[in-house]
Amino acid sequence: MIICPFFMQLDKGFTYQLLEWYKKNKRTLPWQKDKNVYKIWISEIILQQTRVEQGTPYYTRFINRFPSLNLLAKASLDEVLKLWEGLGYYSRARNLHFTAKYIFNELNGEFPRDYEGLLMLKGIGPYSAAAIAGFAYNLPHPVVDGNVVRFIARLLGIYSDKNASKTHTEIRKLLTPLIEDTSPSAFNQALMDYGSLVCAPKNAKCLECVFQEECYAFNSNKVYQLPIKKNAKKKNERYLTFMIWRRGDMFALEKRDDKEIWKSLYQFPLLQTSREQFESKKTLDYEDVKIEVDGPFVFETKHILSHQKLFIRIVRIPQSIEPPKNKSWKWKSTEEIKDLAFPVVLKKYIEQELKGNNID
DNA sequence: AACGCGGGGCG
DNA sequence: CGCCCAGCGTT
Repeated sequence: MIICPFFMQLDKGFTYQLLEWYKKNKRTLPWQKDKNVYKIWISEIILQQTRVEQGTPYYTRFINRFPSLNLLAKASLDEVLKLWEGLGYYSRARNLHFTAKYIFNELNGEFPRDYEGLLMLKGIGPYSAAAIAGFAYNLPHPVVDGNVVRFIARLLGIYSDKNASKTHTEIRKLLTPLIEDTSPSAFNQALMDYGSLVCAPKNAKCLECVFQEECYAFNSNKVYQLPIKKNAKKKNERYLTFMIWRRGDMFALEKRDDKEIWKSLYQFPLLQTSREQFESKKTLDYEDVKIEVDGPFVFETKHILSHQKLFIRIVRIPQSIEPPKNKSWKWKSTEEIKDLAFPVVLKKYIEQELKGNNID
């Protein structure tokens, strides 16, 4: 790790100023109200790569439906995913459900009591293990998330790739002596809040920053050059046509089960094509059926993921054409559909169409 | 170590 | 439009 001139020493002075700031600027979030390890776990998983504002309503609904590990362990995966619908990174929901069952069945319903034990659970990595150990048990493990990396990288002038695990390890080493000397939960919370509220990605509040005098980035006018990020890969473009087969109240649906986006969510039978085929708009060549498209498409949109650009089209299939035999779709009623989780782009379509009751 | 995985909100 | 967000599992 390359650390440029030390404007700042991470010492007791740093901890003192950070905690003084925190006393005055503390915000209380729903999962901080009690030291319940189950609730803290749920909140930490929901907040992985997710803004507090986006995650909070999901947390409230989730705890309302599953107030205890016991209840979550007994739920179906489909119900857990339905609660997760729209939040993204659905493997978090699958791992959450898996780990709830694991703790319930194999650990007598008791969470591991230390950092190493937490780290072994599926869905819990170095960040979450440190956060849970700190907030639930007051154990001294520094959290290193995106906010902390940005804050510390700017403060000290760290030029390592902000996403590299090595960078996270080094920052964790720098912070460990400090957290061992104070209240772990306050220290961790203060660290993240400072990175999130003051040392923000854009519009950093340098003028109110209590570390301004010692900050490497501020003093060398490099606040928005740090932290360093490796160039992102170009997004792949994909062309997806979803097909609506309807028989009365029933729709043909399939469950995504490959290692792919939206794994375990539901969708209408999907045809993926080249751009050329997508743009020709004539014949859909889908498994053992060929469909001549005449009229306009029901729905067309572009859907941007962090790593793919999806061109999406939804088309109604005439009654005279049967769904393909060699695919694992099933008929589902509108009642059943209400309890299933869909990718946001399909969820929006379904809500719009079922509300107007004008599917077909 | 590199890569894939969602969706929303911001400038 | 590009960037970032209370990261993690897999390869």
